[in-house]
Amino acid sequence: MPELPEVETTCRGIAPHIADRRVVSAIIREPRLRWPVSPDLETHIRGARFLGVRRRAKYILMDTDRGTLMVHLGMSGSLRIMPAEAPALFHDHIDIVLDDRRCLRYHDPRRFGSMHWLSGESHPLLDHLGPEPLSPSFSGAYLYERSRRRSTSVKQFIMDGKVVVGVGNIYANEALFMAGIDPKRASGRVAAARYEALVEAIKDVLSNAIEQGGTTLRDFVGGDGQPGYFAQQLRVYGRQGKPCRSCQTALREVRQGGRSTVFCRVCQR
DNA sequence: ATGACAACCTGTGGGC
DNA sequence: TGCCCACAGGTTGTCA
Repeated sequence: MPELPEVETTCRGIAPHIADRRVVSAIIREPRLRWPVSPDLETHIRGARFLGVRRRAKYILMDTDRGTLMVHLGMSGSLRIMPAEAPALFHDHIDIVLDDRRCLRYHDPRRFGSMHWLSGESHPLLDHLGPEPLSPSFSGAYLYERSRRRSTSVKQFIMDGKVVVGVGNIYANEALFMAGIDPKRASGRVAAARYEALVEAIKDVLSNAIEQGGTTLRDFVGGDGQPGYFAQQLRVYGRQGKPCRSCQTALREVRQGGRSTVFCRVCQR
């Protein structure tokens, strides 16, 4: 479900509702997520006051006066503000109960997400992450440099979190189309100028998707329960067999690293 | 270091 | 109508 724009949408949705709220309790109904949720979470977070919400890669970092709650939404997770007394539905695994009779509810059918408590500033999962795609340090020159002598395809290269974070399957497909680059091309054989175009496309597509509240494919909802509206603007993702919006050629689909790639063989070289 | 691939899960949609 | 398989927004760990 969530790529970076969806995670950002979630952050913005919950931030105003948890700021200055104190945690009354944590209800862990199902600790078996991507990483087992520590029973100590309740001990640590009870009584903590939320200060603000940050994002690093696709991790949501909710700072408190005692430490930081770190949440990843995996493939199917969502985090919403709910009335605390609202009955928990199937796959509502964790509630962080607040002092205003509401709660932050974590829902995740596939359980690929995670929830950790950070006493300090760091966590092993946050080490070795590449730059943020919307930061100035993410540039064409950077991608060009990192890609030299690498044989992996350009699509898999930009989806590698050690290279740059937050570029998931949907937006990788979209950005490569926008930049006119064949996703199957070896990353080490993409010219510097084309990496400039690719970086511009990545920043554009992510910024626009954030403005639209993310992409709702099945059931994504932001922190306030609203769906995203970017799906209607997708150029290639999910459009295999349909005409290219630029040249009308039927879009092709291939598999790369087990993920679906859709592209135009005329517009992307 | 790099790359290829399996693994972790449940839900859903398409083909038969 | 119903069953089975393939696949779905992500990331980590392992092995060659």
